[in-house]
Parts: sequence; structure tokens; C-alpha cells
Amino acid sequence: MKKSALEALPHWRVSIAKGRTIYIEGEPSSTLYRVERGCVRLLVDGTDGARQIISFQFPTQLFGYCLDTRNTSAEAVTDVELTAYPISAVIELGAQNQKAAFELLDTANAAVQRLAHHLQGVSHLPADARVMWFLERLSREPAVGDGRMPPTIRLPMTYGDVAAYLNLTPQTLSRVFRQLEDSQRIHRAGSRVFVVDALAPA
Amino acid sequence: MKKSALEALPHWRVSIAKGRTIYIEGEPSSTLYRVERGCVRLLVDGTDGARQIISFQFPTQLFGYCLDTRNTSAEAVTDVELTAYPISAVIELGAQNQKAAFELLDTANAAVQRLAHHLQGVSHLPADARVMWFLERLSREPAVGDGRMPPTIRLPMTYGDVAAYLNLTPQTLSRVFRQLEDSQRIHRAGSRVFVVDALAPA
DNA sequence: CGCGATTTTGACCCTATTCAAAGTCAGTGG
DNA sequence: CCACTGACTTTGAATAGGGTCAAAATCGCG
Repeated sequence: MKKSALEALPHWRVSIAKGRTIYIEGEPSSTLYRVERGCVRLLVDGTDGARQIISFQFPTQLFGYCLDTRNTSAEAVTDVELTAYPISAVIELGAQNQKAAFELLDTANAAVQRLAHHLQGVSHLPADARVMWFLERLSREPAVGDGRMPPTIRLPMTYGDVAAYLNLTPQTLSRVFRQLEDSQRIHRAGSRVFVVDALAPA
Repeated sequence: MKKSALEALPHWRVSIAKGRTIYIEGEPSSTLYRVERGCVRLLVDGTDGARQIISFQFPTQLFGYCLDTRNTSAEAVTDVELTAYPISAVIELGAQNQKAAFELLDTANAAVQRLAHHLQGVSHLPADARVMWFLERLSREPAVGDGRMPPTIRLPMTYGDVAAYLNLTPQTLSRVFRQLEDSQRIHRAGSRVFVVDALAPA
């Protein structure tokens, strides 16, 4: 969805500190958010206490478009700046502006598709492939990668978060990074900073 | 979404034989479907060939509400009867009827939420708990369970399908069923027919 | 400099997979 | 009605991949 369409709506700026909860699954939803700076994680908690991170949201991305209640929880991975739009206003926009309604619905659709493939990958890929796949997608995130090849990636989240996203433990993740280093697929350029050599230009 | 709202739209009946593909991920979408009889599976294929079943659809449920392209593939698990509605008509309905638009969007939202919890469960539950969880949800499906307690469930899909949904192998699934039988949590009442004793009334 | 959070390492274990083969079922045609 | 066939399910033995537990090392930050 274009920012321009939303700009006409009432909106305000929100700053949230690292680690803070933005909303919780099941609570009534009133606002749609756009990430301006930082990184947000969407997650659900299991009855057993194990949490599953569903996705990370980066600048320019929208999240929280729920009509009735929140379908996941949202937390600030880093200090974040968000723009908040009242859901009611977004709905009105949709009623008036066919194109905007389309784009919003398409956002939801794309979310299903991404989640479906995430489930597929997390279920069928070995740990190292999962991590490479994650790095590959992160490298395309302007706020994380540097756009060059091979890309340098600065992870905004902890290993714990990455592990909860890829369905691994932090220990395994650490071992996988070492193994990727040993096999020359990545190398480290600082703490949580990786150069993905395997993505070097052909 | 109420059937009544859709009934005003142009629609037609479709019969599809067991195993046939209804649509494929990525192809342009033109119709929304409602299951009238039988069972449909939604799935995505991995680059490695491993397929992940995302959900099973039963009578009265809608699927295929994609604006642009299909976000998953859909296949008939059994012979199925579907009602098809042109997406364009559904969109118009949404433009005129606020309430209908709401319900459709909520459908998409609920899909994300269900998928998220499925990912959580499949990632963190041991095999036996995953299977019990699956049976428990199936028992609430009028077309599958009998509504009584303890419920009798007739699986419309093969072990292979259940396994692809729960992220197990058919072999493991078979062993889990045996183990659940041994521990008195279920017993069999025919091929693919289970009585879930663990769900007996308190 | 010191603290708490995060990351790393090691040893061991466990669950589900793999591979292989036999058994069972439903539907088909004789 | 029965034999046949192909798909599905079951079983067994061996294995691997990631998890667990525990502890040490490191980092970021006040």
C-alpha cells in the first residue's frame, strides 16, 4: 500500500522502547501501524509457553491490520518509531477508495502466502539451509542489508529471536553460524554482523 | 461470512474428482469457492519438492479469496462439490456492503491467526500431542466428527496428507496412532475411523 | 570496571526420520 | 464372487539431527 493513500488519514507518531509490547493477541484492535524506524516482531504464544515468532517487520511495512481483535502479539525488537492510523479511518478509506481496499486486502493475502512458505521452509529445510534462507531474505531488507554483493547484514534481533523464528534453539543457531563460517558461506564482521559470501555475484 | 450475502451473487456449481487440482499457487485468481461437500486441501510446494499442507477445508468454508494470484494451491482430498463465485462480483459486493467486506477481511485475518498457531504447534509439540490436537479440532468439524462424546472421527484424508499437515512422516504417524491406542487415548473403529477417548466427557 | 544479558562450547540424549519390506485395503475386471 | 492391482498402512532396525543441560566466555552498557 502506498504511503500517500494513508497520509490523508489522521495519524500520529509512536515511540516504543526495545522489548516493549505493542499489542497482545486477542485484544481489541484499534490501530494500524507503519514501521518508520527499527524492527518489530509478531508472535504467538503456545499453551506450553513456547513462543513462535511469525515475522519481523521493518521500515515502510504495515502491521496490525486486524478488524476485530489482534491475530498475533507485537513487540519492539529495537527502539522503534511507528506511525499509527485508526482502524476505523482505514476502513472508511477502503470504502471510498477501491484501490486502497485492494491493496490492504492484498497485504493480508501476501501475509498468508509468506507464512505458508515459512511453515514449509521451517518444516522441511535442515538448520543450515534455514539460516541461509533467512539471511538471504534479510539482505534484501534495506534497513538491514547494505544492498551490495556480497551483502553485509547487521542483525537487529538476538539469536534467541532468530531461533524462535526459524524454530531452532540459540545453541543450535550458534553452531550453525560456526559451521557456515567453516564452509565459507558467511564470515563475521562484528557481533551480529555477517557477510554472506554465498550470495556473492556470479 | 453468511451464505445469504453471497447467494445474491452470480455463482455456479463445480464438481471435482478426488485428487484433482483446483488451482495452483501463483496462477491468476478469478473465483472464490465455498465447499459444499467433501474436503479440500490447501498447500504449498517447496523448492526441494516437499509439500506442506496448510489447511483442510470442509463444508460451509470459503477458500480462494485472492485478489490477484493464488497464495496457495488447492486440491480435492475427496470428490468435492463446490460453489464458485467470481472474485469481481465478491469485490463489488464488498464495495456496496460494508458488513460483507468486513467479514471477508476477517476471514483473511482469521486465516493468518490459525496458520500462526499451526506453525507454533507443529514447531513445539511432540508428535503425539500434535496428533491429539489435530483430532480434537477435527472432532468439531460437523462433516467429520459425530458431535457426540467421546467423538468418532472418520478421516477423509490419507495418513500421507495428515503427515504433510502435521509435519511428520506417514510412518511416524502410524506409530503415534498405535501409541495413542496403547495409552487408551484413542481406539479404532474401522480404517481411518477413530474414537477419541481422551475427549470423553468429564 | 562490573553487571546482566547474550553467545558459545561440550557431552550426552532423544525423537522422529530413513530405508526396507511386508501387510492390508478398496476398487476393478474377469 | 473372487482374484488382481496399485495405493496406502504398518513394522523393524539403524541413524542422524537437533535438543537439553550445564558451564564458560563475551558483549554492551551504565
